[in-house]
Amino acid sequence: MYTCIERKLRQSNNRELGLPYYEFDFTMRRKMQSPTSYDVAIHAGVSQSVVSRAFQVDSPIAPATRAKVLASAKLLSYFPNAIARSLITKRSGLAGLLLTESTQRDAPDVLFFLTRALLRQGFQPLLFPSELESGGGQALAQAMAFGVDGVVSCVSLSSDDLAQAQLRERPLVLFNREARSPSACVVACDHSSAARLLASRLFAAGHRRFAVVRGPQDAPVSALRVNGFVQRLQELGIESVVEIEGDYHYESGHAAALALFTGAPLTDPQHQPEVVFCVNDTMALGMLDALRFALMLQVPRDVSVVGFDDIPSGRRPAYLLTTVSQPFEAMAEHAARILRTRVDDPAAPVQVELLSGNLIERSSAQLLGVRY
Amino acid sequence: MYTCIERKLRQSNNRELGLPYYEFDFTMRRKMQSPTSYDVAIHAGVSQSVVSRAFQVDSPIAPATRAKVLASAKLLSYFPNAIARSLITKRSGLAGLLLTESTQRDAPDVLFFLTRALLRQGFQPLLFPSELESGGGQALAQAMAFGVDGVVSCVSLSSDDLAQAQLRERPLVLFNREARSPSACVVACDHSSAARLLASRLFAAGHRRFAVVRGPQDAPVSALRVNGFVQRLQELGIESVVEIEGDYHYESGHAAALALFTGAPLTDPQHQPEVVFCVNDTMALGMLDALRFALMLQVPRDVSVVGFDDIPSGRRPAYLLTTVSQPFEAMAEHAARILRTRVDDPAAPVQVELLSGNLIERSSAQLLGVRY
DNA sequence: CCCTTTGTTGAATTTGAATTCATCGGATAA
DNA sequence: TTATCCGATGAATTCAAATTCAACAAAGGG
Repeated sequence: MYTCIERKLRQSNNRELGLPYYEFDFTMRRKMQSPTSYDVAIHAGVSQSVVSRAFQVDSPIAPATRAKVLASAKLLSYFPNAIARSLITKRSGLAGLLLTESTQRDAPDVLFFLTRALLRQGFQPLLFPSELESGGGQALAQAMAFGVDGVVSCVSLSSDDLAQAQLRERPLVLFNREARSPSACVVACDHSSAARLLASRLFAAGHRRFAVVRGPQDAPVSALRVNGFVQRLQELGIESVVEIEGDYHYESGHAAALALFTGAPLTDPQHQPEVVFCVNDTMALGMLDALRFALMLQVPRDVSVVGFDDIPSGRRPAYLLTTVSQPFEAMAEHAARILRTRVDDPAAPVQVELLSGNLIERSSAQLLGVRY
Repeated sequence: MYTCIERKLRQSNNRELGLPYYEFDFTMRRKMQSPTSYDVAIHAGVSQSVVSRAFQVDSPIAPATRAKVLASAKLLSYFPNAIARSLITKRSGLAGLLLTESTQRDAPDVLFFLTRALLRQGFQPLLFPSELESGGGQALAQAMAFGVDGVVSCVSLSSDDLAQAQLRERPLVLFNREARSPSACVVACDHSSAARLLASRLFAAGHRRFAVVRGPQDAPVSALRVNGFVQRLQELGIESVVEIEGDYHYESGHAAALALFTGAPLTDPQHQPEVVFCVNDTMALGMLDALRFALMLQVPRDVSVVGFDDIPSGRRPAYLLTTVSQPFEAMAEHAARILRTRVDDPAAPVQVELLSGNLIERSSAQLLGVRY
């Protein structure tokens, strides 16, 4: 019988010569294939186990041996195969990142900060974009098949999805989405509180007639923002707030402006809203442009406009939009840290973190008592 | 001796009971572990090979057997382990995507379209963001260690990086970067031609005094755009073009405006540039805001401004920037398609594709003979 | 000088799925 | 009826690295 190393060498050679593995042959191994730990072992004159140990911390290996192995490895430009490693260690170093089209397009910062944060926690981010908000279930199952160590999801997941995916010890952190399972951690912006604060400050600044441009009826984030805003106003004694449905895009903000300020109420300025709260900045910009360029109104003299998200364009002199910024960077860091904690210790407690948004006053609306 | 299946089962059980693998025991396998093909095999009463075959197309298996296996698999919610699979098939289904911070922040569309295109070609995108343009070498090596089938890089890679990474048959497609190796494919926007066209059209519209706000001296993309622009103007008889260095950010566009239009030349309108070409839109917006709000100039009456990239904010009524759009979507589709082709057939020819940019005339500058 | 302890080393085994190859069964042909 | 062929099946092997465990060496204690 051959030794372990001999056997391996024999196999390697024959594979390349197109011979069956059992045909004995010791021809020099070709350089085309990536070197394996066996190749390094032969070169360094040690066993494969030693090569494996040389690449790990805290493994029983003599410093001199390690140096010798590492030198051989460098010479052969060998690097441990992450796939083979994760097969046996059950750790891939991969983190699944579930995204929707809208996250990617409307809030690219989320992806930027999340990938950076995951990387810092030692995860390589594997992307699972789904075209729709609903396609998260399949993406989650896919991520599991790829052997990710955990998942951060910017996509809503139904309890069905979670059950299907067979998470089995692999932690899930939801980013700005509702938890539909007691085992899922959540990191989110406290949309509702931020919207309440916005309402309070606008009220304090003297405004009394409010309108809201919201997202589609079933969108949870839009609902949180709108409800927070409207409930606070009701507490302050404002009974009715005009609501218009938008689709988060610039054009629908533009259209909402025309809907609000054209027609019957226009004749009676007493019925025009003094403030329009758009549930995202993109619509707020459409609103601003329509008010200024189509309806020839002055902002904030005739109407005030507030948004939510603090997108970069809103910061430019042409807009100077008063808005709420979501602390995406901090949220991303939290999400990655939670994931790391739970990957290392699956028994760690499930965490839910709500981070508060920051009111940003610029010149499209005045907020009482806020200065940044 | 035991059969293969028995042996496997015995191992599974003992692993969970904390016994050494060789202690024979047939206790029911616990539900905590992910099911393997052996579990399905036992459930379906077939061998592991059959389970494997049931999950592949074009494998010799009786339709009835496949149905039986698939039913068992569904029942146990088994899904083939992608890691184990790729260990033996040498195909991971992963595509490495190398990115810089600036790609992610300034052109999020690139990432969006690339991930979508890769996904459509059957690759799961694995992200390797590097903080700096120079960190690509390590990222490439990392990607290789993760066993990606190929790489799309939005980061410049030196020939050293390529040599280090030991690509060995794994194709590389450069996105908007120069090829420093004959084996790398390239998909890029034809910056130079687009800039030449821009120069021609501005000249034809009657402009004669030009200024350029470029990027850092060693930035290749900036150089392509500036050189194309300036060379074309020289061909048309314009000898001198003022150049100012920027850093691609909004603020540096703003600063460039002040530098160009304040001081000596201001007293003599004959020396003020009639057109400013900013090598990216972000600086062009800074330029526009400075001209309008700080210098109180009218655009395009007093000065024309053109940019490059066609970022969304430039499209808004507040800016209406005349610019060049890079066909990122098409570029991404090409890149992914080339990658797929070369992964399937490593002998496929190396491709270099230059896609032309589109001139977009809006109101910040007039271009003769262009209407969109 | 022998026995124990400690620290290294290597052969064998493991991970989960794909693949190879031999075999078995049923069907067709002679 | 027997020989042949074909598709379907399973046992064993493979992928590359980690891990287990036995063996061994050197060092220390009695």
